[in-house]
Amino acid sequence: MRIGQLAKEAGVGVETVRFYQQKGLMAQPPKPETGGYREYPAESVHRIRFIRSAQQIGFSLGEIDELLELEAGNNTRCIDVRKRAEVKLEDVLVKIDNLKSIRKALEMLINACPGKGSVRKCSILEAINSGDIRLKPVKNGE
Amino acid sequence: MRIGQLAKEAGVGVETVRFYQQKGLMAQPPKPETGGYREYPAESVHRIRFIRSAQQIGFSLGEIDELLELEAGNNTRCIDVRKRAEVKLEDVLVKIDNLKSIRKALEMLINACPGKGSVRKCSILEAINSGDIRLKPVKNGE
DNA sequence: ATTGACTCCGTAGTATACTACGGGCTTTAG
DNA sequence: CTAAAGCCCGTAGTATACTACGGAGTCAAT
Repeated sequence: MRIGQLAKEAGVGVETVRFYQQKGLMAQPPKPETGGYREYPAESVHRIRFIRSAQQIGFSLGEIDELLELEAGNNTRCIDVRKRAEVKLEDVLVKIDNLKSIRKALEMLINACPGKGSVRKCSILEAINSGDIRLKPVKNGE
Repeated sequence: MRIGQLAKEAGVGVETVRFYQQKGLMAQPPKPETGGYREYPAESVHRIRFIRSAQQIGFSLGEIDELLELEAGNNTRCIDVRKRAEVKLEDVLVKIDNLKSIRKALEMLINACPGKGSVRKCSILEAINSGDIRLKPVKNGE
């Protein structure tokens, strides 16, 4: 697969793929010695899609890099990987909780709107101030 | 409460508060007619904290504005608010699903790392490629 | 009355994450 | 064979979200 096909399947532009390579989020395959174009493996599609999805749940490219680097290799000790994974997991759990709070608020809002007519009390801010929504801060690991 | 106190309690800088005001995410209280400093209500703290938390789960300031504007007022019809809330709810549900997938992957990773020694197969990318993680794209409403 | 801390406001600079552009090279369809 | 489409690579521009700065005004304590 060449870069154009990869970009198309991953739903991004060619320039974005190159940008992720520059940032070290994915490897650039070598140019064939015979000359010609770089060949990308099918896994690259999943990698890019992971990056996009992770961004949409509030991870920066730097953090996504950290997630993708969570691998125990020859020189990386397993306990270190585990420790870093546990830190990330904490972030994820808080994010899930906060999203659930927002889901709850939206559901309240939707239920308060019967379908016609107008409603007095239905805003997210109100839910916040009444204490129905309690969002926690995420201590973003680095 | 004055802007410095507000910023401190909300955990942001004074400049950030002003920035949010400029962007229309929160109102700037009027200057007292007698002159002096602007007075902020205690609710402003919650509003800012909501903004920060919503950002950390992947909402842009534009989307957060849309969330905060989900109010049925005199001229806004309830059914419209409800419709917009339903669109946002869809986004939130997908985000929750994707976070749960990442949580699962991290838990797998943590369990695969017993505490000492090294492990061969434990990376998020592997989970992605093996099909254990399936992230969905979020169709971000505007 | 003066000093220091805080406020006001506008403008400028920074970091992140793209997005576009230009010029040259490779491939492939006709 | 040639012409369009796609690749390569470097540099420049854009959008978002702050962050810093400068100069003037305000307030509270000494």
